[in-house]
Amino acid sequence: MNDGKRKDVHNSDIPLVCQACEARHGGICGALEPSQLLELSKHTQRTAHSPDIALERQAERKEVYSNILSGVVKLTKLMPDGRQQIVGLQFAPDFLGRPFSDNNGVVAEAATNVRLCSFPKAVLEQFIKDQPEMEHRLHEQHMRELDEAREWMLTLGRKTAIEKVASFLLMIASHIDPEKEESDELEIELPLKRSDIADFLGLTIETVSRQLTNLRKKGIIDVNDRKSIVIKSLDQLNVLAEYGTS
Amino acid sequence: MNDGKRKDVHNSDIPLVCQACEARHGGICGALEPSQLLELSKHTQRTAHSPDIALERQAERKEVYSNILSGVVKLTKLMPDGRQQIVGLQFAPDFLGRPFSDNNGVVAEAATNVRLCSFPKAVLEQFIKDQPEMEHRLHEQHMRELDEAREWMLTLGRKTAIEKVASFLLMIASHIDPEKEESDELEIELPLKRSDIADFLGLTIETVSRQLTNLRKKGIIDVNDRKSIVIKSLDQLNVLAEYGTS
DNA sequence: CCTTTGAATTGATGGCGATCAAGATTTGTA
DNA sequence: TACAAATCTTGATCGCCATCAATTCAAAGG
Repeated sequence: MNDGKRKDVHNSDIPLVCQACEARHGGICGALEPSQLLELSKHTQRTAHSPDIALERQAERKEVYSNILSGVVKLTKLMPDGRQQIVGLQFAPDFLGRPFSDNNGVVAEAATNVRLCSFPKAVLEQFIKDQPEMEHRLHEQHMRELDEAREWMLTLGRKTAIEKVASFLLMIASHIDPEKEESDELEIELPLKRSDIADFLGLTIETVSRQLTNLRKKGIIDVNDRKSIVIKSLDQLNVLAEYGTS
Repeated sequence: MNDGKRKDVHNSDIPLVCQACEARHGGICGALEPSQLLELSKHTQRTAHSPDIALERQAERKEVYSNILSGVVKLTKLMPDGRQQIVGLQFAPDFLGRPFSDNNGVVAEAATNVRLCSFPKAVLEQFIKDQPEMEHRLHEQHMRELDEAREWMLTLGRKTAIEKVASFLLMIASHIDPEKEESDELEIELPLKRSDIADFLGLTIETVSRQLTNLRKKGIIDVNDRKSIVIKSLDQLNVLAEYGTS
C-alpha cells in the first residue's frame, strides 16, 4: 500500500482533529493537501455509536459519508422472514457510504463501540471531483471489499462449520495484527458476539459455540473471556481453514 | 446508467472494429474520444475461446486486459483439495482484469463460447491515466460486482437449495432480458452447465438437478433442452427466491 | 449405425448442522 | 447484594443436502 500523492509536510499545517487520524494514511483523506484537509475539516462532525444501533440515522438520513475512526462496523443484508447475513466487516480507517451509487439493500450497524468522522455528502462529492486521487482511493477500498466478499463466498459456499470458524478467527487475527509475527501464538479480541459470527458465517449460534469448543478440545485455541481468544497455533488454524484437515 | 462523457459523433469517426461494440456503451471504451479510440484500436486483438479453457494463457501470461464482446466468463476460487466456488459471472461488455491490483486467487474461465477484445496492460494503463473517466467506469463496474457478490453471500449463507436455484434462474433472466417485460413468462438459455451452477450455488450437481425438477413439478418452470428453460411464472419464482414460501 | 464419452437425472442412504430445549455464565440494574 | 435479562454453552433429535450408485440422455467420432 502506497501513500500516493500525500505530501510530506509539517504536522502544524494539518488541522488538529486530523493530526492523529488513521484516515490520513490508509484512508481517503490521504489524497488531500493540507489546505484541502483544513477546508474539509470545517464540515466534519465526530460521533460515537453503541453496538447494534443502525448507523443509518446518522449516515443515510442525514446525508453524510463517514470515516471509521475506531471500532468495527457490520454490513448486513436481510430477508423478509428475518434471516440475515453479514456481507462485510469494516475497520478503521475504512470509508462508509456509496458515492455515485446506491446502497443496494445493505444496512450498516455498529458491531462494537464505534467512532465516526462524518461529512455532508455534497461537500465530499465536490472534493472527489477536484481530486481524482480521492476516487482512486475509494476505488482501491472497493476492490479490497470485493476481494474479501469473494473470499467469503468461497467460505460460505464450500467450507464446513469448523473451517468457517477457523477462517473467521484468522480473518480477525489479520486485522488485529496485520504484520504476521514470528510467534505461532496470538491473542485476539473478538469484535462480534456469537450471533453476529453466526450471521457472518451462515451458521447458527449453537454451531459457532460448538465449533469453538471443538477447536479448544483440539488444543488449537483457548477461550478466556468469551470475547478474548488465544490462538495457540496459527499454523494448525491455517491448515484447518484452507485444507480442512483436522 | 449514464453515458458520461461519450461524445455524440458520426460513426465514421469511430474505428471500424469499435462501431458495433457494446463496450462503447456500457463498457469502459465509452469514456474515450474517437481519436483515443482510434489509437487504442491499433493495439487491440480479438480472440475466441471455448468453454472451460482458462483465459489465463491469453490474459495473465500475455499481460493483457480485455473487454468481453460476447459470451459468459466465470470467476472461480479453488481450494487445495479441489473444492471450488464460482465467485462471479461476467457478461458483455464487462471488463476483465485488475489494474492497480492483484487478482487475488481468482481464475477466469469461459463458461460459454467467448469472444474478447484485448489490449496490452501498459497501453490501457496509460489511457486510464490520461482519462479519469475511464477509472470512474472501472470503479462503477467494481461497485456493481461488489453488490452482486454481497447478494450472493446472502444466497450462499442463508437460502435453501430450492431458493438458491430460483435466485439463480432470476439472475440469469435479468441478464437475458434487462428490461422486465410485462409478461409473467420468459424463456432463458442457461449459460452454465449443471456442475457450474452447483459451483456457483454451493451445492452438488445432484441437488441442482433435483431442485430443477422440483420447480418443474410445482409448475413454475419448464425444461426443454437441458440448457433451455421456460419460466412460467416470474412472480412465483420471485416469491420463492426472496420469501422462501413454496 | 454403433460405440464411446460426458452430462444430467433419479434413487437409496447417511452425516452435518439446524432446531428444540435446558442450563450455565455474564452483564446490567434496582 | 440480589435479581433480571441477555448471552453463551451443552444436549437430544430431526431434516436437508451430500454421498454413493445406477440409469438415461445427448453429442461426437469411428
